[in-house]
Amino acid sequence: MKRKGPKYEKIIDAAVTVIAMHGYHQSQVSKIAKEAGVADGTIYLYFKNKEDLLVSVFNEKMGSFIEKTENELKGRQSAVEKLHTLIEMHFKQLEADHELSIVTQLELRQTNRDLRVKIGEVLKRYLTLIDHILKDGMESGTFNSDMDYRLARQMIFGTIDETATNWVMNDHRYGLRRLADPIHKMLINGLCGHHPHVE
Amino acid sequence: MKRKGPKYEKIIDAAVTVIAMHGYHQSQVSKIAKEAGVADGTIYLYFKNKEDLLVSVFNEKMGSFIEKTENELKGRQSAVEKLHTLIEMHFKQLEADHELSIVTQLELRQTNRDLRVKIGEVLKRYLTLIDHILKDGMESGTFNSDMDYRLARQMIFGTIDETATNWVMNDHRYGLRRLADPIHKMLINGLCGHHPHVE
Amino acid sequence: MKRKGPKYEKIIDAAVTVIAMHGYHQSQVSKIAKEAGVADGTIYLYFKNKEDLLVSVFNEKMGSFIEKTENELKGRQSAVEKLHTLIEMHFKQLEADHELSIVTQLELRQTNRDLRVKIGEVLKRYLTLIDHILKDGMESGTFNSDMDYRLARQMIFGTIDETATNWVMNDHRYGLRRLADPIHKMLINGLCGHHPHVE
Amino acid sequence: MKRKGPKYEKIIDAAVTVIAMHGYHQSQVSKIAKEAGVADGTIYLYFKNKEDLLVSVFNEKMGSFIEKTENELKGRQSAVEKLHTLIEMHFKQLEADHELSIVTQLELRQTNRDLRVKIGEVLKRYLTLIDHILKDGMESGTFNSDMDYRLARQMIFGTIDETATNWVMNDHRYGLRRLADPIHKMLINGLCGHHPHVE
DNA sequence: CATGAATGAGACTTCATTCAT
DNA sequence: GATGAATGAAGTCTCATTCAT
Repeated sequence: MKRKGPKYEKIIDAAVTVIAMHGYHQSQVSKIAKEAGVADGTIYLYFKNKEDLLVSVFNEKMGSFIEKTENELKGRQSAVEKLHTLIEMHFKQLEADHELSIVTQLELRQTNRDLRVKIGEVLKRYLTLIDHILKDGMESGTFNSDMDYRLARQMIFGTIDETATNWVMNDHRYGLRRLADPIHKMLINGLCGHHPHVE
Repeated sequence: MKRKGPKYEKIIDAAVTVIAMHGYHQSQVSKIAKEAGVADGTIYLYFKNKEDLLVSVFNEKMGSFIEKTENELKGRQSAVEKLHTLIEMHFKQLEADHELSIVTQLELRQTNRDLRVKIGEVLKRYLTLIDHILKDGMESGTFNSDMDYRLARQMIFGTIDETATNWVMNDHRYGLRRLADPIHKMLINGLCGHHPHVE
Repeated sequence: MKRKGPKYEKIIDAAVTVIAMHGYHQSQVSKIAKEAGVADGTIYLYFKNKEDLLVSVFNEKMGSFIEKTENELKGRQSAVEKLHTLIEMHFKQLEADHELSIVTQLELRQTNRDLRVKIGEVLKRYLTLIDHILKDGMESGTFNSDMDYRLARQMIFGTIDETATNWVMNDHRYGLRRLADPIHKMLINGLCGHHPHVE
Repeated sequence: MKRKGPKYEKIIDAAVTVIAMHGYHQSQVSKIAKEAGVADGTIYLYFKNKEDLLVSVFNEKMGSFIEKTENELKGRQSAVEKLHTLIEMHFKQLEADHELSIVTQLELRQTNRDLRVKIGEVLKRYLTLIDHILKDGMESGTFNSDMDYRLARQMIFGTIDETATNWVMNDHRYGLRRLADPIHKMLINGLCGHHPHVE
């Protein structure tokens, strides 16, 4: 089972393209192989089976996604800034790859329990990133210290994810990145907003 | 195509039970028929096809869900109170029917694009409910009036939905309803919270 | 899983015909279904899977094979007569169904270990039949009483089976049944033969 | 197509080992190549294709098998003695190589018609050996001269083969060679046995 | 109204063989 | 001579839907 090489990447990218174009349930291995310019059997030199390919797609793409976000976060000082960076990176990266956004927001969710569990494990790394920002902000006194950080994480992720999904379902008709500011402001100030912290 | 009668209800309930127990992809028409105590063919006297049955499940259950929420909202005055009621009703109703919560939060999401669009249409009624609360609060000055109400709605729904999904994925191990208060507070005040509006 | 009905028999017989005609490895389910005049899926209403079908073929055919032999043996007194009847019934029944003889002597042997084990279990009933004849003959003093009955059984079955296989591999070119007499004589008297017992 | 050289032998032996260990249907060319310590493609420098390799395995092993038997037979005078030697050599050689016994008695039989025909051709040399012993014995008057030598050969080979197969299927749990005597006696004297010829 | 036996399209995966290096 | 990455054909089984009873 080779896990590197130019064909490995080609197949991963072909999977994203095919899933985005035809939908999860219409993404046969043969279609992906054709798109990648390899024979059907070649897929199985690089991946154990179809599920392994799909998990790898999520792993590779989400891995780089998280890494870039982590790097960008290093340059930020305050928790408020960090949260802003996280949201902006999230939206920016999705906006930079429409195909990928369709795959992660819509198509890869229609999978069976097993696959979703494996995807969930990859996601944990991202949620931990959010947790760190939250604990940081709560310890420094910027964020309300009597919050349950898990609920706060669910609010942040739920909001970002729902916003991204809506954007994809509206066929990317508007800019996603420019929603980072207002979303950030709402998360910080809440619905009743308008107080000095971020203005 | 009969849309009423005791068997209609039996089939809808059987579908919820089977999907909750075996998962979406293991919920064959024949299994649902068996659970409902009818013949396979009988399903097709009440539903056009399997997709129609699944949409109907969501319709019937979500319809009652929304209705009860609407009724409860009538008794509330302020937007802040209304939001609290909405969250509480949401959590309370999910908590009252674990099977249904599995179906709506996990299983019914693994569907193809078409079905999800139809489910989305049913959901619109619920989202409109949120929109009304928001516009209400923004007009009365309680909520920040320069928010984009659509983003606010995405924050509210995204947060509630993510919280509910986490609760289901953690096997209903803790109380969901008691999260209504802290969630409500966070949505109102944001992460930096702690200011006079709701205390 | 229905195990009776006219289609059940049709499928079993179609399997014999197809395997005899095209060989074990060229006997696809679709080919058998076509020969039986049913849809591919119908096979799976009557059999768990392809292996189950093949085992059932052997079971059904061998079951009737053994039963007929058992019935015929009842009318015989001496062990020598019984052995003659067993051989004659064996050859007679194979000769009566050339297709079946190809299937049991040649094609059904090219199966994997699992299937062969299951076939072996069915065969045991037949081998037990031989054992009874042997013990009978040994107790009555007709057969050499210091033989190992298991070796004797292997000689009898090995000889009959090898003779039948040769006959099939020679395209049924000669009569099989008329070999029962000389085979019987050889088994009784051995190669050095020519002594009073059976003449 | 090289048919000699150290790799040729290595591949033959690797095939025996792999087939004995994993079974015929799990003996892929790549597995045999790995066991032999050569590349997949190298197999095709020494053998035309997989079938050719399998036939060669049988050829090489059976060739030496027959040769040794022939040599041993030279020292025997009477047909009775010769038959005893043949049986003893057969059992002795199988007992000396358990792997080979699994391959020839069980695994190599699960092959398609074509391959079995080719294996049959190799076997003919062995069957001819038996025929010679039989004709010898019949001409000299030791064996019953009105037997059909072909049937006698089928009895001898069928008995030996069935005995060997049973021994392998019972996981070589008992000694095979020590069955040569009783088997020989039974073949000579038959089931009714006990007369002066071999005692 | 209700039944349930029958249909048949469609896809993942394996593995013998090749050929550029 | 030797390698091993790449090829691509081919078959079992599931399950939504129908329709004769």
